Amino acid sequence: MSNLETVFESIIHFALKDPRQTKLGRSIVKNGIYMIAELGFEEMNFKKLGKAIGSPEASIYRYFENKHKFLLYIMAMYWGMIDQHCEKIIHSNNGHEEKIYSTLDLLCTSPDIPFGNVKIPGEVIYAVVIGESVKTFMTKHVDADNHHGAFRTLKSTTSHLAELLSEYSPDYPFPKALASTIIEMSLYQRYFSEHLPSMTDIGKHQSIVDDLKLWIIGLLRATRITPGEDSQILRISL
Amino acid sequence: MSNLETVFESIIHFALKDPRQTKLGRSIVKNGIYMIAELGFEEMNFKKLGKAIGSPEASIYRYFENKHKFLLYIMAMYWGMIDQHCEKIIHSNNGHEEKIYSTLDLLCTSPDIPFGNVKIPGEVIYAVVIGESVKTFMTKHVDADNHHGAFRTLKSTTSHLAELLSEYSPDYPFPKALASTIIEMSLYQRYFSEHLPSMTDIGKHQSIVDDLKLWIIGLLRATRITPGEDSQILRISL
DNA sequence: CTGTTTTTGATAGCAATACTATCAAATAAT
DNA sequence: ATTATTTGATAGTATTGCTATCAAAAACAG
Repeated sequence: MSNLETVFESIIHFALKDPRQTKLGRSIVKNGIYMIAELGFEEMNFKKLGKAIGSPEASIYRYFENKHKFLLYIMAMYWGMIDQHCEKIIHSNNGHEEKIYSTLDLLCTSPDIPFGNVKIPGEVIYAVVIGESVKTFMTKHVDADNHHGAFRTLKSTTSHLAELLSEYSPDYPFPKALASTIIEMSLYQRYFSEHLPSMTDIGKHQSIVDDLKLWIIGLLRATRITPGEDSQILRISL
Repeated sequence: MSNLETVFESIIHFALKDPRQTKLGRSIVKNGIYMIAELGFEEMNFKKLGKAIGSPEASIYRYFENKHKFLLYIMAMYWGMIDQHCEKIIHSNNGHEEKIYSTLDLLCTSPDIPFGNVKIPGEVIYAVVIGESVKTFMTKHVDADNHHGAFRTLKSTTSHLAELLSEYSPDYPFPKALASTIIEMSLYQRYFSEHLPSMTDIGKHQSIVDDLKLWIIGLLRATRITPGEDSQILRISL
């Protein structure tokens, strides 16, 4: 059983029936992602999606209980893919610094996602992740969704990055916080550079991706606490 | 004219008529904030709010065009207050390091907000900010809202912090990105510590606020680029 | 304190959204 | 060829987000 299958198995229960197995299912997922990328999650709905793929709304409800579960499915799939790449990097023979840099590369440029016999382009799914990822967990039912495993792949990716950061700086007390910050902020800074440019400098020195990586690598310095500075920081802050 | 008035004047156009001037208006804003804190933005609506304050839905629509503008109003008010405190800190006679620390304090613990003759407790508005702030700008109409000044106070706060960071480390190339990261992530890490605890270490060593401040102060190290390390980073990343 | 303007309450209604139900036609599995 | 499963077509319901109307209440002005 390939790793790819493992990813899809772990997300299958967010759907009512496996969309990868049928033409309609694949069409729903692929076109749904395109539609969210184009209209945004709020303005997308199953009626419009049905019209776009030439099927009635009701047929889509046979695959996904509701819009929110559809988003959970897509995001869990995305982070599952990223997490799988992450594991490949971790189990490689490179040094841990190089592993970190490869992971940052992965977080700044999305791979394509193979979905049954169709392919979802990295740029399209990445656009959806940038704009909608936060909407999966900033809800009143986050705890219930979490309990059902909705964020397992996102949390796993965070843990993997946190472990790499711990190897890099074993004494740093906030590896998970820095990992989640890097993951979330690599999305946010891109969003800011497009929509609220005064909130970032990313993309103003060189290309967005290059600036982003340089900025994140700078953040790694936060993990390097020298004894003298540390005591000064502690004195002032606490 | 006090600074407080300036804040409210700058947000008044997100309402149809000034809610501070009437009993009903104040009741809408105060109870609306409480209701969002309790139910979340998605589950709150003007019908429920009307019931809670004993007024018909239609009366609320006389103050706010819709739910989203109501949220914009609240958030612009919050960041306006924070920004005003920020300016006070900047114009104080302290050194720039102390100014930064005061600002971080401000970002980790919300002040109460005086609203006409009622007061909105810091913890209540802060709970709303943590869970809903991102929903003001992660929308398809972000550019239109931005154009109408919806994020002026948030952007101003970011700029103020970025300026302090620039004073602290004049050569650091990403002061705005770090400022927006500190602002957004001080909210996120709190959210994570409550709902997705495996994504953070904040609150696991000491109190949430102490951990948060210590963690943010560690991030400031990202601004300190020594020539040797810098060249190594540049070589690897680009 | 009287007449006028503004604000509120009460109710009704409408278009869109998020689903659910039903049943026949098409497709796939045995 | 028969049976089971999937899809299409259509209809319908409850809720949401918002608008319209008009009389009662409150605020205000002379």
